[in-house]
Amino acid sequence: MLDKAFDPAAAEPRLYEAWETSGVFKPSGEGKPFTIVIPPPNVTGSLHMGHALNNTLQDVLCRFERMRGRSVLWQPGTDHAGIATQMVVEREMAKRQEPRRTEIGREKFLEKVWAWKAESGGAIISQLKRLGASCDWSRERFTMDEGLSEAVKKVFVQLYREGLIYRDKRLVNWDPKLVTAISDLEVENTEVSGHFWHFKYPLEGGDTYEFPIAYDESGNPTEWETRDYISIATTRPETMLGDGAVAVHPSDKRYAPIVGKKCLLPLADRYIPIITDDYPDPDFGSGAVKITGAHDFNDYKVAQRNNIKLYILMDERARMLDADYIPEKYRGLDRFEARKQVVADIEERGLLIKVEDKKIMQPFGDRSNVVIEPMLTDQWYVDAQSLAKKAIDAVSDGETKFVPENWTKTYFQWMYNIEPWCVSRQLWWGHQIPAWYGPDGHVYVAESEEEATKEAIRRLTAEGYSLEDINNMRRHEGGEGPLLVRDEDVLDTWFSSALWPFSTLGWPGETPELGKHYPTDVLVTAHDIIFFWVARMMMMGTHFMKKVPFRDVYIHALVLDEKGQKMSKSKGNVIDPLILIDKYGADALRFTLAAMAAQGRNIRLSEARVEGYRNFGTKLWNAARFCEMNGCAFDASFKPSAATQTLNRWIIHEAGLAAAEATAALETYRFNDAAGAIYRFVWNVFCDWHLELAKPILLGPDSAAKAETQKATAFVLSQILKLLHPFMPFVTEELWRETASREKQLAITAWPASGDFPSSDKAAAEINWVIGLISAIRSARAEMNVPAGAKISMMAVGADAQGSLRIDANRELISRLARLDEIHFAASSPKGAVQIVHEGAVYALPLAGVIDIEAEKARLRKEFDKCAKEIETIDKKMSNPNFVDKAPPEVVEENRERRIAFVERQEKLAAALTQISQG
RNA sequence: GGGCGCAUAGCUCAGGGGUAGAGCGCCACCUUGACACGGUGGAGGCCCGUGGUUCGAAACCACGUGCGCCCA
Repeated sequence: MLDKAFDPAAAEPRLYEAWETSGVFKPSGEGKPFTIVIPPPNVTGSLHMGHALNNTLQDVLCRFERMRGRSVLWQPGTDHAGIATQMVVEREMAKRQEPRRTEIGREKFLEKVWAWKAESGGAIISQLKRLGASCDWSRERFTMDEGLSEAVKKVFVQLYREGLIYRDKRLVNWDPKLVTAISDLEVENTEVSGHFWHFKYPLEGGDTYEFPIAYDESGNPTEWETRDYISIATTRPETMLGDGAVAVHPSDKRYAPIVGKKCLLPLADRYIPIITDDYPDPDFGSGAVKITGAHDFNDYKVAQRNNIKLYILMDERARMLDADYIPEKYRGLDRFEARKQVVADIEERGLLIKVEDKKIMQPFGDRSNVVIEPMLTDQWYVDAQSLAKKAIDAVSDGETKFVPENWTKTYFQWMYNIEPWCVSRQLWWGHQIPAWYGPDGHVYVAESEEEATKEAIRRLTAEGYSLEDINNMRRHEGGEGPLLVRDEDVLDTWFSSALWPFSTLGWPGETPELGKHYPTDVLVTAHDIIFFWVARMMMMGTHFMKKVPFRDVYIHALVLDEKGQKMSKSKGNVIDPLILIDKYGADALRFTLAAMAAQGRNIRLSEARVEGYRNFGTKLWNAARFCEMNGCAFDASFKPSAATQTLNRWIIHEAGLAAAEATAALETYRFNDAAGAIYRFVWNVFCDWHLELAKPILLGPDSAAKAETQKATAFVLSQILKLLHPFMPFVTEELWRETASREKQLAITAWPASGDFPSSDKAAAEINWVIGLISAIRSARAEMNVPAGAKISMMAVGADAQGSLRIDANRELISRLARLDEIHFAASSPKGAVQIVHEGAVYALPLAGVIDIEAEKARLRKEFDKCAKEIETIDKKMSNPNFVDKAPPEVVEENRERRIAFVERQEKLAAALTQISQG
């Protein structure tokens, strides 16, 4: 006997282990492969709500396809998260007061990172298991694995040889706290309150010009003042020390007289040219922009276009450099200290015009939370623009499709405007760049030092050096040393995760998995990560595999809090999925996420919703318990097509509709529709009606009917468990094994097929009629305040042949559910009876003396009016000749039929009204 | 400034050219032999505004208003 409720905390670990140890998560069988690679979570990560949604949806798809007989591979793993991991380990070292990373050296530090990974890395993996994720854990990969590292090396070398990777000095986003370059995507632009300082840059040689200060209505200047300076405005005064020019817009007449002249860069005491460029906005600030090419992305472009000199101002920690073009007093100052000093000095020289308070957008490192400094450094770049071509074509040709389709635009927009991808990072944890430098600084890119050395020897020999010369070039470290030194930097984590869809399947080896599972079927991810995952995987996949990495990209919503705000630790509005799992079970959380995962909208998660779906699980559990108590035992030999009982034919018919709806929805990633279809069927059809209607039969004297109903009910319950399994794997698997002795686990049992559910329109019509009648009686009883427990009698008045047959056939069912003690036929309603009009017949509840005649009149009147209103609406439509003419015939016909039904009902109600009024 | 999206029940959200839906909440009744994490019945909506398309618009289009998000 089942317990009173499912106990997720006790059952989930047991069930999960059973799945895993029996290998059901491994691809098996001859079915068509179905493959998803997990978007690898950070090895430092822990499960947040976004992961919970993302992986629930993937798991729903995998479990669904697995049950449909596909050979499913859900490839799991984690990425090494260069910056994050290095930070975590360094923080731990600091907490334990151990020597710093730089003190123990690279090798020792990496040992510590690996040790950390072995001990506490990948917590998220066990959390995914708690969610029920059916990944093939035997294939778990890590981006720093040997195989994946091989893939990284091969890709880097090949791209280099193809000219698609190069070293370049460009502006990058520099994180002065972490002391590394970071990508655009790791920068968060945030609005903060700052200042806008207006400075005077005096013109060379005391030159003056007339600057307009007042205008008439048509915009012509009316007043001028004589100026011996140009006014510039900046939010970052310290960068003025590196100005290379002042730019104005070519159309800006105010500055035309001084274009081409020079102005004094105060403090630095240099003269810089006044140039024209399209970048300055004449309406913004003074219209004149200082150009600091080495510390601002826009200025950099202006400097490039106009050949303006770049002055690097800061070191790797954003302290002012010790450089001859920087006045001594600023050298060594932190950039913010330097700012104060610059402003003070400008003010002292009388060159400060004004200071405005202003909201400014400032770039912050998403890990370090410090202001990012654009810095001119040597880095390795991937020619993303070239790689993007095939990735763009693949989407425009439909080889890869976005679902919902509108994300295609976002993808294109990003891809068309893609910038060179900076892939080097000044970290230790990651794939060290396979590049070596020769004694002359020449770079050799190869998969190993040995190979690079050979290449160096080849090249140097060709240049005329003898082997002895070359040997002497060795870098002497106590007499002996290597010829080449390796690049210190590592690759961006995304460089390795971009290869994930094929590196995890064994590439560059030619494995059977690659042939079978690449391209993968779908990538499931959130839109905020299109650029991270999709774009990069698409570029690498199309380039190296010559095929797209995935056929579909399903973009799901972001999970927000109840108020629609992004969950973040700093806001403190994070809902921890693990806490919800503890409280309500994994099934409830999964079902909630799936039910809310409508395409194209964010999910505002509320706990009440999770609670509601936990209740749904309990409802199902109790339905199964009822089945158990009433001998509804699963019988494999039961043939649904052989069912003769109307009730059974009906529920099988309805189950078929639900199964078809759920299947169609899942095939098109409409998770919420699928969840909704199953929910409604289980609760509102199976539990509310089938089980209630089955009670009279199960407790009745007809043993044949009873036996068939037991089997049919058990059959439908089994089908429900299957349909619900992708959403609620735990409770369904538990019920599966509790309710019968089964050949296989539910997880690998065949998904319901359309042929499993013979349809029966006749049975459906009859039972739906019964349901309608019962509902009408209940409604009338409640409105007339008939005590819920009281049994009353009913007369079917003027029932036609079909009505009589249906009454006779379902006497027991109706009596029980509508709480009637008898049903008989009559030619007319008795006096003072409540009269119910249902599908063309009248059913009278003789309650003379008990009911409030006026209330009953009002009830009938209300219904009558409702009919009248409907009829009026239809008449309005039908009297429009255009409607009859132009609307599709079936719509016209439908309206005609509806009108007839309403009129008939209205007539019956009118008669009932007359009747009760006479009483 | 460019792009994307959203306005439907008290709340959170589905839906979608013809008949307004769910969950939660609310009201009334019910300790009925699966389930109070339950049952039965019910209240509650000019589907943001204005135009347009159409026989017909809450739905499609345009504009407006308000609110999000992304990119500069």
